[in-house]
Amino acid sequence: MSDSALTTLVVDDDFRVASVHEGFVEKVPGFLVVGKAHTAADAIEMAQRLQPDLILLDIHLPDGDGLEVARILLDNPRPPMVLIISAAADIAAVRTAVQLGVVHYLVKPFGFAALAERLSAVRAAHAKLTDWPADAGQEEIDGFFELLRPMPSDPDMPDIEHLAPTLQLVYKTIGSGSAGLSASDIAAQVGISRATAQRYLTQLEHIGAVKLQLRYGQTGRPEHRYSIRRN
Amino acid sequence: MSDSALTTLVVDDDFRVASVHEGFVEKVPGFLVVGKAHTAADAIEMAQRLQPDLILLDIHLPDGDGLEVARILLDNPRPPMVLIISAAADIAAVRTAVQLGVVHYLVKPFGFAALAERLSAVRAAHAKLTDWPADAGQEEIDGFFELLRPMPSDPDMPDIEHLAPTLQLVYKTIGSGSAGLSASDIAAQVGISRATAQRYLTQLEHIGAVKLQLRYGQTGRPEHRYSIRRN
DNA sequence: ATCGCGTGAGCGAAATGCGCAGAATCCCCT
DNA sequence: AGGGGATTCTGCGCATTTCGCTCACGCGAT
Repeated sequence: MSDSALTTLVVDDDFRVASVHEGFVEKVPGFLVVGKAHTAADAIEMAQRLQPDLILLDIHLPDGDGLEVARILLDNPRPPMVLIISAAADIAAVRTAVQLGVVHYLVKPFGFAALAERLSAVRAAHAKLTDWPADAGQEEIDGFFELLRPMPSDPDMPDIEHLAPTLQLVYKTIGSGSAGLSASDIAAQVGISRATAQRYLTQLEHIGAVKLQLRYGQTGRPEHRYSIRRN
Repeated sequence: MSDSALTTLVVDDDFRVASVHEGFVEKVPGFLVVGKAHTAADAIEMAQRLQPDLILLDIHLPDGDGLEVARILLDNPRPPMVLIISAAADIAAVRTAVQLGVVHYLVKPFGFAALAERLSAVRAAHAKLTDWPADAGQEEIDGFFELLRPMPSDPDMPDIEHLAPTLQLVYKTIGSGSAGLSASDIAAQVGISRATAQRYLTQLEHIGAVKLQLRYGQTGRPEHRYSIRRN
């Protein structure tokens, strides 16, 4: 296994975040940060000049899409390894990232431990490639593949895809509103009766998908306000 | 490269969807459907008994999670290849699927062409493993990796040419109407019973060809309205 | 003759809205 | 401090409408 550290370029539009990530990477044995970029243009220029082994690449850059930067950098005879960092955990970005051949995909927020784990896996994968045996077989393939697979995250939201259509609709309507919504609010937006909305809101609250808050301060029974439960 | 067909097990909770997928697979050269399962328990039992090369596996099964089935089946000295079929394109499921080592991940709706493309890639990957060169290098790795990374499905209208005649007729009738149509509407226009129309509409909705909206505002069970799904 | 498949009829269940009783709060008066 | 009235909202029973499923039938293939 190579003794030299893996040179790393950190790319993030936010200076502070880039510094935090630099600090993280520096703490992992076997890695050396050789530069930081804050725009797509700088990222491409510095990657070509510094030829780092690994690039931590934020998707959202002020002058372009991080995935487009990845595409450009990975279209190369000897491309760097790219580890995507993103707040936007949408399927399209993940698909594109995987299709592009990124080694890992980290969704914010993450801590030092999460990054360290993946950097270790990246280092192991890099080492495996460097010392590939001549009689490689299925085990080597599997071992390599395993190192590069993204890690599963905790399922935040309940899986409501296969629940009743009206329940899905009510849930999505709550999600589209920032403030807590009442049964009457939901009913008006969805186009169903207040009683039906109430029925489903109670159900969602019982399964823990939404949280309930009461509106006090007026005469009459307090209004139930519902909002998406975020963990 | 082996001349024998890749034996395939189709797993889907919906009998009709399973039949549709069986029809698709049978039309791709080099594949042979050896069984269909509709529950997690059946899938595991049939996979162990039939030892198929490939399993088309729906995530949502009545008695368990398809990904858990994949986990069980892939934890095996000589596992089958697993191709996930899912309506729930959430990142957690994708991550888990990739981590488990599935060969492809198809998100509904997809048509025959999309499945055929991936089955061809699966066959190519299988062939590449069978004839792995002794002096394999980065190119071989990349080539293999590319074949097995989940690809985004084409957002095309599902290919219904290979479906049952009445199903095609129902689908085309929906397409000819701009507004959502109910089962009764479809039945009247096609000249079939409401129950039959309902049967095929449910099937089309399950395979992702049409989308369902409910008509609210009146007492009684809301009317299901179907329209062509356009992306 | 038998079997399998597609279809229609009919029935029980699901899902909605209506309307009302009662719950829950606030405020005022004693 | 406590009771009662007013107000507002929730929860639920019931009627209505539609869906989903089972069973029977017809037809074509064997």
